[in-house]
Amino acid sequence: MPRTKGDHEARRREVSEAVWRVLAAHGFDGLTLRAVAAEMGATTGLLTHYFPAKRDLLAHALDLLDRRSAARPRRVAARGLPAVRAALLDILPLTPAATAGNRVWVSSWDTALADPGLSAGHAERYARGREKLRELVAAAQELGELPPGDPEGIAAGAQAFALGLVVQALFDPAAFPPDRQTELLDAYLAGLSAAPARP
Amino acid sequence: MPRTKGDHEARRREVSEAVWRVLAAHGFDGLTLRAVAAEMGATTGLLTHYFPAKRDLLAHALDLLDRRSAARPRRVAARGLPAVRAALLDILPLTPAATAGNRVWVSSWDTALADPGLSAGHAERYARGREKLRELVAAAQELGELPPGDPEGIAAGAQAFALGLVVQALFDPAAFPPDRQTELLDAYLAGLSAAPARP
DNA sequence: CCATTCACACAACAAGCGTTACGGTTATGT
DNA sequence: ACATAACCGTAACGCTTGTTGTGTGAATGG
Repeated sequence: MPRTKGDHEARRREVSEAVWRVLAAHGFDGLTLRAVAAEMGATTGLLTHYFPAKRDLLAHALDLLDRRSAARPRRVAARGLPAVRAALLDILPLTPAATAGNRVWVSSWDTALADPGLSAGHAERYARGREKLRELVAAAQELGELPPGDPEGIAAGAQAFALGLVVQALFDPAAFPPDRQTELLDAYLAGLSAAPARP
Repeated sequence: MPRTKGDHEARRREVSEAVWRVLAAHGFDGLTLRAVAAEMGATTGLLTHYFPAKRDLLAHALDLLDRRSAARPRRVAARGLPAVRAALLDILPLTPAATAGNRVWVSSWDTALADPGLSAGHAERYARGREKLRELVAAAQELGELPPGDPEGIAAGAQAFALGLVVQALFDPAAFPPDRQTELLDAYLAGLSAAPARP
């Protein structure tokens, strides 16, 4: 049953949608050409038409994952320390949906580490995240809610903390329920607030 | 050329050695029966004799990874906060060897997340790590080098911080050279020392 | 209105995977 | 010394994977 209309862009979005569903259902390692094709009721021939090689589809999936994560609804919070807190809370797997997203994200690390190109993409994404955090941290410092001193380092530290907490929570959800995660994050932020500036 | 001696234990160690080399060379996803067999100059028939299914070999590999990590030489440090710092430094990818180990470790998360049994194993390992950290933290509290308050939470937070820093450093080694990692860790510890106890 | 190009199904391919069955050799127990 | 079991190489099986080539109907442009 051939298609009557060949809108290229719309078709690409359909593929993205299928990739997204496969990712959510079978994780990153279950992302095969046939799985995606089946998900959208097509064949592998369609996919190779849009993505010359598997690698390209993988890169697209990572990019998609990044944009969907960025586009999801965010917590609103007052400028300053609450904004930093909100941004970090947005990272943590506090809801089933966030857990699923983080699971896919973590499962992508394996594939990404094995490929220098994909690895560089990840590095850039995390760098962007740090940059965003840095701005929020700097704002909090201006308000006097955080002690002065290297905002870049504080952002990097905070991101590391959140990332590590994600991993812990994914492997041991029973030991890290949502309120525990929040508690640990608040303790960390308390430490940040109290830390003296280093020379 | 058939073997003349069938020492079971020694042979198992040979397999472990081969698994280790394959892991270091091709990562966790490159751990195939044929690769391990080739590494020790044998065939897949040998492996299925010691490990009925791939799953068992995977579990063995994770256990091996854990024990090798635990058995590596550790930093010595004075009891108290320096011991906590040393334990966390031991986790970070500060040397090429540690980087390789952490890379394998992170690449195992994908496989582990997909299998509930393996996932439980990881959870238990991290719980053990937290317990070890908790003792060190409690000792530092007794010495007055850390403020009193939930040592379990402090240990969990510190482990999360280290874990996240590992991930960051693996993806962006240029942005996280060894001295930067150390610097970030020290800033984190400074925050811990200064944080007031929460009710 | 015809020629060309695009979009895609269909089918086959080779490679790699885990698993299994089968034999022959070596150790073990009686 | 002989039966039995353990050990492990050999080879094949079935399955899944990414990739490739061919064919066909729809869109397009001159």
